[in-house]
Amino acid sequence: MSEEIISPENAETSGNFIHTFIEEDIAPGGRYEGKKVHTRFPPEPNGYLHIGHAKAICVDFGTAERFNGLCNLRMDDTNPTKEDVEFVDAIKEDIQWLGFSWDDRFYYASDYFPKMYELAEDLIQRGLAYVCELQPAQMREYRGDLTHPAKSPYRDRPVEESLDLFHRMKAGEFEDGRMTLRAKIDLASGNFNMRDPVIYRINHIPHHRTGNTWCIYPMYDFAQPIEDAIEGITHSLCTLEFEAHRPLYDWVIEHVNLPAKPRQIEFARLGINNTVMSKRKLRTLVENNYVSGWDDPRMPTLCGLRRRGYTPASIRNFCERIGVAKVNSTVDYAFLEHCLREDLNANARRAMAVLDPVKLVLTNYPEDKTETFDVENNPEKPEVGTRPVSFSRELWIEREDFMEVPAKKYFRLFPGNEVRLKTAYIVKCTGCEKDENGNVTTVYAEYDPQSRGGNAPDGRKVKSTIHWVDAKTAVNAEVRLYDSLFTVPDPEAGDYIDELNPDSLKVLKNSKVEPWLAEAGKNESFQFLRQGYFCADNRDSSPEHPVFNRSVSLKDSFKKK
RNA sequence: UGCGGAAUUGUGUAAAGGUAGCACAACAGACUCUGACUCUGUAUGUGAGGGUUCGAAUCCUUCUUCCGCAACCA
Repeated sequence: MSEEIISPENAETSGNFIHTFIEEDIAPGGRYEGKKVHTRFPPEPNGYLHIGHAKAICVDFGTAERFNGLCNLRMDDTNPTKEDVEFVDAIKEDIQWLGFSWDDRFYYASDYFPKMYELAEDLIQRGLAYVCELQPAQMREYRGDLTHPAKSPYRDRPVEESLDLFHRMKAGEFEDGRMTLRAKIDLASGNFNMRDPVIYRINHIPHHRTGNTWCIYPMYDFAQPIEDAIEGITHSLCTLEFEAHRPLYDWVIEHVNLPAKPRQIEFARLGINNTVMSKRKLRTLVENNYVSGWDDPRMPTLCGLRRRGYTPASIRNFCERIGVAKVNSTVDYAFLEHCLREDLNANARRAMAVLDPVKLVLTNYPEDKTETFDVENNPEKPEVGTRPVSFSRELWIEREDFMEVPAKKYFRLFPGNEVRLKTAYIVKCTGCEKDENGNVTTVYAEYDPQSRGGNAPDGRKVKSTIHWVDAKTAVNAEVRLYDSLFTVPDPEAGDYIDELNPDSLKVLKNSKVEPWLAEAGKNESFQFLRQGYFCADNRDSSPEHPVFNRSVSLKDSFKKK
């Protein structure tokens, strides 16, 4: 598939408000005049990346790329409760798969723990932070509300006392939750984040990297600006829900002794209809076996989309084209599918595969004869050549390509009608055979030997071309058809579990495919003629019985009529 | 009710006082050895009211609606 990098020159969107801000910042007289733009993508390693993260990745790495700057990858591992190395590796793999590179700029927030501790001490010494002994429930009680300021009884604790307690917190003298370190800011602020926020908490849990070295951990609001400043980040791009945290971000930048002054800019996170994007909800789906795993092809995770047949280029293109703004919005799933179709249509190899097979017998074709046709691999791309496909008296065709009594406007196979077998011959239907239940078991036709290659010498036109697989050489395959996981446009609105689509997966175990498809590479996508795009799935298939996941179906204008 | 954001066709996104454009979706037609693709065309939009201006999506003003925030999560 195409791995072409989408550069600003060939991107459809001209720019966004973030670009405008940055342009101002680096312009003469701007805040970062003459500085290289430096961004970062800071995932918490507590789960798998999904399409929503892909947008953030494209914004972070893409913005840096646009300004010829740099983008760091940083694991924001400040809360050991939920984090694990498993996720670190998966995250790196997914970002690489998308085609972004952080070179040697891979960091862990946990590497800055000593520095952060030092900076916290310094804050205490300058009377800007204090140790608080309010218990969580009390803290809530004392926080005040919309119109009443918070109360904080430990706020005026002497510096030496706070320092001593903070040291003892670090030394492990206190159990979890016993005390916290709080920044002394403004108890009456309308912004709750400024009402003396907790910046360090006690947590006696081994950290996936630092082990038991620490039992106190910095909070996001304290850690993030420090991490950014240490790494020389100029623009800290994050999602809208952190907008109310920006004053605190700036407070830390202002009051902590740091080597740089990054600027936080927020943008809207991605929403897609008929999908849930919350990590917690995705986790529930996995843990309760509603799906086969994080990489279930129905999942919006990057590993799921990959198994589904999504290409990196299609996802990047999607992220590029949905734009970046400050309005919360919900993009149509159809647009994601469109981006995939666009890429696959241009680049995927074509193959003939019969999903729901019925036998077609050419009564006037010699029983022992086999011939070979060279079939184009991609009509949009002649340079990828052709492949040999065998043809003989008995073929598999799609059950839906025959109707004993044709519907109106149906122009495939029915008694008396002619169709073209892709690249091979024009055949005329003569009848069919049915079992006791009335199901068609065999379709009969006569081929026109004069039409070899698919065109009749008399120039007569046939209205339809159907695909086929030689019964002599066909390989049996399993084909999985996926539909939306949810039945409603906005599963986030209700109890999303109640909205699961029971028909989101349909398995066809009897499909017939061209034999070479048995060796298809993992995650390679093909277009099965008139059936849609399919991705070879090696995860649970063998060459004798390959498995294909449908990436996305073709638009079918016949069905609409 | 406090603070902070945001409102452009069904959806997403452009237009830094000067033709409201693009993409997806929808519909109609043409083409076709994939009823796909491609191509052509159609319909639908500046949340509301006032103001400034020759001219307003854009500036001012009042209102309305929506989103986020009161974790020792990020």
